[in-house]
Amino acid sequence: MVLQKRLDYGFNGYQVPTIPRATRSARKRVPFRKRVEGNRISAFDLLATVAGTLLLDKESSPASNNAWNAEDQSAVEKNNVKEERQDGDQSLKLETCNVSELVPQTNDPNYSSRESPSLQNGTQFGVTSAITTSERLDSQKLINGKIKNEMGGLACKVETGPFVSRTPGDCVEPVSENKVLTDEELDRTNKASSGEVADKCPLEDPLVLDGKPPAVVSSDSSIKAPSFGEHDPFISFPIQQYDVNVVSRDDDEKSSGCTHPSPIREPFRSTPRIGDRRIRKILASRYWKVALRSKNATYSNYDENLKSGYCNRSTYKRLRSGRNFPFKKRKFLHYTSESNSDGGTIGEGISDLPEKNINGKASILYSKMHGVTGESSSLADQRKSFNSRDPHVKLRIKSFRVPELFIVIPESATVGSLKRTVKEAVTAILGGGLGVGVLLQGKKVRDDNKTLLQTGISRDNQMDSLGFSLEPNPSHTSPSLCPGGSPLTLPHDIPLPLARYPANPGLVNQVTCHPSTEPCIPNACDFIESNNDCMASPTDMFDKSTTESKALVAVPAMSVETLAAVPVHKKSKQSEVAQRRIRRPFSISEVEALVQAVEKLGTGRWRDVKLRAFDNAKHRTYVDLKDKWKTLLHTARISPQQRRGEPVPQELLDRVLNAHTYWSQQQAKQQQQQLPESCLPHYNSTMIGSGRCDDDENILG
DNA sequence: TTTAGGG
DNA sequence: CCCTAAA
Repeated sequence: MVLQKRLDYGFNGYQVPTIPRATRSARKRVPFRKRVEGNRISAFDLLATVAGTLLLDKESSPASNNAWNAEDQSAVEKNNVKEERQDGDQSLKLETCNVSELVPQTNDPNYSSRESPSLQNGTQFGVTSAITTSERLDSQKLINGKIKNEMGGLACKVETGPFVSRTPGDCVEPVSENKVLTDEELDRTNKASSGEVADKCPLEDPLVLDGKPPAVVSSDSSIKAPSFGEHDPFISFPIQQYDVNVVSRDDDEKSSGCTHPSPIREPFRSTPRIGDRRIRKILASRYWKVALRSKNATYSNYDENLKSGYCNRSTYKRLRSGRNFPFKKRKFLHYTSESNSDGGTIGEGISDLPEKNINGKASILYSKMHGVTGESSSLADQRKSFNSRDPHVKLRIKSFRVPELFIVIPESATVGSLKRTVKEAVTAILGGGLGVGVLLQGKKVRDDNKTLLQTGISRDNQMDSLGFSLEPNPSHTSPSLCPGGSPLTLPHDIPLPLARYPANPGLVNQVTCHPSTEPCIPNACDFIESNNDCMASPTDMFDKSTTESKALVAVPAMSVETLAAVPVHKKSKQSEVAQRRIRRPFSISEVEALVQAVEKLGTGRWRDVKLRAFDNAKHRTYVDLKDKWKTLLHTARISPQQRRGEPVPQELLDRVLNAHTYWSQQQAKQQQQQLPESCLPHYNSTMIGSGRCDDDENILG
């Protein structure tokens, strides 16, 4: 036959590519520049800014650097998980995810907001996560910064983001992380944060103590960021530090916690410089915050740790290649639930259907858009006050909601796996792309090219009616990470839950990096490298304009980052997704079964072979069987010295050759028979038979 | 969808 | 194991 070709894929060609084919090109990043001037920012810019904000790590907070190390920090910072029993599995319904606040803002050094100091905080995110277990903590509520454990149990672990309360007063109030708080503790801690912190920190607005997210962002270079040498790198704050939305069913009314952001005394001119910004892919996947950092802040430890520890290609590749997370076009494969004969390291997977959940693997099902049917008017809270001379539009988005998630996870699963599961669920939702819609007075603003000025968004009286919605990226036909392609498919025109915004397919993949191994920092580093390599222009642009750089602020900055990602995203939609299946070498018994089936059915009837011998092996397609036969044949034909991998018994190989020879002859004869068919209607042979029609005749038996 | 075959 | 042309 045509097996002259070297079938090397059966031997050394099976290595899972370090970089999946589909994502190779996607890892490139296109440098670009984008200027945003005052009201000239177009609607597109605005969209991009919002989307990018979601994408980016909440690094605006120095404290968020600690989040970097919070390995198991769930990407779902604020969510609500409802648990239900299901045959030993826990069904967790994650109904909402709120990302507290996005505060795209301008860099107008002259701007000084009196009404909403938070706007001066740069991007600020007070997000946290609350997972309620219906069984034990049916209604643990976080109200006004306090946790009310109505069931009195402590099973629910409320983990807050590793935030550090930062105020202009150089106040850092770390709290041990992952603390299970009793009511007493909560009260105590709350007092501490409300009182002690207040004492230490000359807060101008006491509201910040009222369970509001700590004002983490300060561009003041004089403010020392918590260094690892001084503080526990895993600094986190108790939940009551945040104005956590009540995670009850009425998430529609969730009052964003950031209504009263902490005050800021910091003028804008000391805004972080873009050059110092690090867009961390990984963080983009895990934390949806904006990375804003003060160059002068003491991040040395952080940076060094980051760079020396993770920022090198080899490390990145090693870790990355080490992941054998199986992906398939536009859907997760649930191969994890099946026997993994090669011992591949599929640590986790998302299967499309709960019933396919086996072996303790979690499966996630995006069930529905919970309570997010409108155009989410609540998404935006606009600034009303604008300096008439300020050409910038300042927006504050209180929160985005993630729709309901349905999670099935074995009760034996660890909390860490639950976190990862939730994280991946959220990740999956937006894996296919996040779109942001702009709503003005309830109407969608579809013209992306209109300026805010033209659309009236910049007008004060319009700010109230401005809204944002998360929705499927129009350029995406389907989310890339949707299990089975459907459960996570997001209906169009339905405000989408927030999740990370995949900058490229590579991210999608990397996001799921096995949490049990190492932090996904290498991913971020990869991004950083890319940033250095390809995105130097924005950086340089700002770094080399010395004076101007200080005048440049959030909006332009975010636009830069956002837009950097957008083209990549669009570009990658073509090549993204397709992930290689995990390699599963055939076992001897499988080979035996295959040989036997082919002996009986002949070659060329792979579907029948599949049904006959591998009907229960879901991961073996008829194409796989055909391929295996091909390699078996090749193996049989080469010398034993040339063979690699697990040796196949010679006996089987001989049978392969025999069967192949036999069926080749059959095929030839049949063809021969067809030609003179009409001429030789009486052709009869005891030898020939009708091989292809007589399934049960084991000719080679 | 299956088959066949190149990659 | 992937991808695809053909059937």
